[in-house]
Amino acid sequence: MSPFRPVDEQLAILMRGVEFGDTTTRVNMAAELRDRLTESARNDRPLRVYCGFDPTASDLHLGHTVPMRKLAQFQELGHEVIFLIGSFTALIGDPSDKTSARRQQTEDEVREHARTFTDQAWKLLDPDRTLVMYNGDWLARLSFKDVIELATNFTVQQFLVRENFSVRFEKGDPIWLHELFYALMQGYDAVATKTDVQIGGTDQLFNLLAGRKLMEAYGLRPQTILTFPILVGTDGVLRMSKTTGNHIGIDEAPEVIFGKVMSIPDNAMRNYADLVTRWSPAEIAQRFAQLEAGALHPRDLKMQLAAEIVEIFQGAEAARTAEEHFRTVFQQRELPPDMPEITLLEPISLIDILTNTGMVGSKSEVRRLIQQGGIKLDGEKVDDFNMLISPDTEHILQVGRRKFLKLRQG
RNA sequence: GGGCAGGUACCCAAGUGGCCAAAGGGGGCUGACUGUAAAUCAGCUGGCAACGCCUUCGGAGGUUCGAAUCCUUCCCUGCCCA
Repeated sequence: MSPFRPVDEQLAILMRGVEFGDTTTRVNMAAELRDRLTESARNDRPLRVYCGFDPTASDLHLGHTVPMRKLAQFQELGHEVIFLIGSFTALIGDPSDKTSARRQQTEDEVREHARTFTDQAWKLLDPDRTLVMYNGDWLARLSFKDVIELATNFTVQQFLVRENFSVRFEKGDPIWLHELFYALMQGYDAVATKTDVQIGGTDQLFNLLAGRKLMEAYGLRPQTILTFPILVGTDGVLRMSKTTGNHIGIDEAPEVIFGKVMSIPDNAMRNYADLVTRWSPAEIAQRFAQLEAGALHPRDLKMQLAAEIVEIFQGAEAARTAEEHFRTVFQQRELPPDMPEITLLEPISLIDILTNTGMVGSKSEVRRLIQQGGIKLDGEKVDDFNMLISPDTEHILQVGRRKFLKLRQG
């Protein structure tokens, strides 16, 4: 008796959310996956599935969680999951999602990032059933001769037709030779891990296909690939990434995650609902139908989204307090239940408090904020740039709408 | 290696001797409004002991009363040629 659930059931779960540029690829990949699942069940052998993550930033964000949750599904179905840290690929940087070259990282940075990556990964993956690998383990050992052999499988034209490269080519922007190696490296990962299935965003299609090609060249059965839509960042347009500054980290404070989700444009809600919630396709369809019909307020749907996302990563209690915080501070414009505080021992100027605590970047900026009515002391707009604050009683200082500081008497 | 075009603030991009802390756009911030930190509209967006002063236009020198703008040299990018 196979330990696996029926193939059709697995296939339905695993293919959910998969998106390719064309339907033929989808049909082919679904057929391949079915074959592999069938063999897996017959031979009682779990599939080997992997997804690579380049530790280019120190924290995992919602964008990373899209393929990770697919990995988790494979895991729940009894398959073997590899969480691949791109310790070596991160040194170069993936040009796939970039319209310009990426800054290269130092090995130290990469090592540090890799550590926090794995720590955070266990919010979604079962650590006991996950293999963590580092592609530096095999990529760093390749000789120049090996690299050349890998390169003989590709032509320059194949790279130049890729949109991100062709755009740069047209514009006369530099395309560095080493950037072209990225696809070879990721492709070689598939060879080294002898993987059955590789997961990635739709922007990874080229790299994933490179893996198939190289596996064939090395006499291996080419991996089946599954690609998923890209999650946009808080700006609602660009792919989520820490570099762009539009990311929502899964380890950020619940109120921060909640607030960031509330700040996405209305038209990005569907993207988030599809990719990061646990809602079923039917549920999602229903909610958006209600939205369309005017029965559900966009703000309320967004709040449901925000609560759901906080809950996934930090639990129901955190979701509840985050929502409470949002209602109080942003909807009712009242003070948050808790805020950072400092103790005053002697009279000190407002400017010094704001700049010393880092709430405002410079004194000029404080001046501007005051001119624009953006600073309040105990609810009153401040208009005196040279105001002194005495530690006579407790004060509440507010910068803009979202930054608060409690000043206690010493 | 040779010729040509370039390197401007967080990003893109104007400016080619004083009116330049440097147009315009993006982003960011603040305010108004609202349906939320959406959308829309308006203002702000180098620093400071602040009607003035200091730092900034790839780096270093130089010319000039005065340079992002001119000269020298170095570094970097693209195109064409070899």
